[in-house]
Amino acid sequence: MKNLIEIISGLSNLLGNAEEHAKEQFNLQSLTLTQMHYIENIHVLNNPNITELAATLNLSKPTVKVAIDKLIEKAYVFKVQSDADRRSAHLHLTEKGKLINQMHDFAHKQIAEQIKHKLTAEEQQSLIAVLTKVLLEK
Amino acid sequence: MKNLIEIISGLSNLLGNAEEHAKEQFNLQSLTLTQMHYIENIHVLNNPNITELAATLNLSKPTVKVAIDKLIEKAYVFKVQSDADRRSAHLHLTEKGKLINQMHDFAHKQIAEQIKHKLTAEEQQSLIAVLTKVLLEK
DNA sequence: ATTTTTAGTTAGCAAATACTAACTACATTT
DNA sequence: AAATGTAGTTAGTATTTGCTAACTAAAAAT
Repeated sequence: MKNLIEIISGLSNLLGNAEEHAKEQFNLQSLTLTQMHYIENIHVLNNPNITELAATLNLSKPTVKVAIDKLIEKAYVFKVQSDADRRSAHLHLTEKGKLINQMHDFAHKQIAEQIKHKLTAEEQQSLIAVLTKVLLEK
Repeated sequence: MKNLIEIISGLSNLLGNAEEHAKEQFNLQSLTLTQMHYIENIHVLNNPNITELAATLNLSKPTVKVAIDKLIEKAYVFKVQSDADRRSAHLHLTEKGKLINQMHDFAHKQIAEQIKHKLTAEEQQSLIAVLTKVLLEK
């Protein structure tokens, strides 16, 4: 019987490999690792402005500004001027930019398929019930 | 009741956040995202030579050579000349370089702790049994 | 034994990634 | 109303990250 840490580590590898594989499928050679990181954080932070994004990434505002300019030029990102504060603009992902998140969804779907093939209906229900408790609690 | 894909997505976030948090704890500001990627792949590929690493990362050999030179200079990596082929050298991680992998272990430990706090002993056993089946099968 | 292939390197270049300092325009505080 | 603070930008610079072309030395194939 394996212990919990080994299981987590295995799960981490499973997810990591699926993400790697999905990246190859989605053919995003035009983006660097760093640029993907920006796009993922714009998604997670839900349309941040440049100041918020810079703080999250621990980078200076000019650095983030230049990086975002390039992502706008390549049509992954666009700006929406804030109503509340005319100095500020929110960063949004274009359909092309959202592709990166769809890539993550794709990876998750692949793993879900693998799991379905390996477990009985009862085991699946048990897994869902227990992990729901882990994810929702507190 | 949630479905499996949502669970996987939640799990992915849980792992991602733990890794992010661990990175902050381990204070690896001297390394860029890309450099960490090199180090992780040297670990995963188990002491590859430059040609193998370049193929895995889809980068040219001169690019990888220059990057590795910098990681050697910063004492994250060292080379070991191959016995079998005198042209070739295997890349190894120094203790400092292995810190990145210890960081992953730390993240996994944190998640294991979280799970232990949220589940009863029976639920933990059930989770381990089912995930062992997922990870070991075929 | 000679040719071809392979591992790694060197040089020269371009783009991406990061910084600080200094600035404009708007918002907030006093 | 004036002073201070904040969001974003611009300019200038250094480092990192990536490439191709051309090379050396060793290994493999002919």
